[in-house]
Amino acid sequence: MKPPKSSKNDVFLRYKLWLSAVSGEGIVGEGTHLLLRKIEEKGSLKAAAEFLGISYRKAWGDIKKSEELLGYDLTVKRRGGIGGGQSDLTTKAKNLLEAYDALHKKMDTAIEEAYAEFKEKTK
Amino acid sequence: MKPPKSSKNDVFLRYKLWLSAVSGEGIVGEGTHLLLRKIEEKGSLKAAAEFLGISYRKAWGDIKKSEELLGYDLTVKRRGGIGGGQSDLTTKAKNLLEAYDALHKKMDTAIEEAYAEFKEKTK
DNA sequence: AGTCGATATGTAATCATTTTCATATCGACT
DNA sequence: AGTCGATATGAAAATGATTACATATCGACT
Repeated sequence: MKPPKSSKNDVFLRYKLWLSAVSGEGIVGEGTHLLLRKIEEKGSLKAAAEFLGISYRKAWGDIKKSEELLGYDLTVKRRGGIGGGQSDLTTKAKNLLEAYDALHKKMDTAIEEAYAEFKEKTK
Repeated sequence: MKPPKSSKNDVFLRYKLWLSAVSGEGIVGEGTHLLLRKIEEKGSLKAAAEFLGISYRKAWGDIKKSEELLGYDLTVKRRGGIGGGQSDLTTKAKNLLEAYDALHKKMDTAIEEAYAEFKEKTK
């Protein structure tokens, strides 16, 4: 195989965390998490999607899928009226985000703790 | 029919762990991990790919990509000869798997610890 | 020297995901 | 009543990932 590209080969650990149904189909992951945070900040799904650089269509579909998976609404949607409409987070969504963040922090700690050991073993 | 202890809306946490280069997407994840384990067991990439239900082409490409990312070989490949050829793990690959497993165990524990709390917060 | 079966690798075809496009609805405000 | 901008949603187009196919190489063993 090719010779190593020196420092380019410095790898690190990454992980993904998401909610999944028994069916195996997961959806509420990092993407949705970010999306929800942006909706919270901007008050609009459209603005959130734009900010994150994904299509409105996908953002909308992701939220819908997540809500179907969870069985409860994540956003309060309003159309028409001032500004054309808006989306806000439900209390449940806020709780979900809070729990998600806490878990992420735990995972980060676990990763950090294991990282040195990992590099030692694989160097 | 049985009383569903878990409704269709009962979700649970899942995670993925992988190695990534600074450049971008990583490759040595669960799939490659399983693939390497199977190569170790079967002594052949072809047999491993078949067992896992993925194409030989993809399996081969995954290993190659991983090796390029890491900068060292994961398998010792031989073609021709008895049986047509074989693939075996390098010592570094074995170390990598061992480290990966250990880390996975840590992550599992972290998840487990956080799960009850998570469900409480999101119920 | 020829067979066999696995590795090696390019390319076309297929399948999955995401974006684009298109069109409808809603409601506060002119 | 008509405008505006965001939500709602289907369908086509584009992108990306994976498989299928095709062909070459290698080397122990007949």
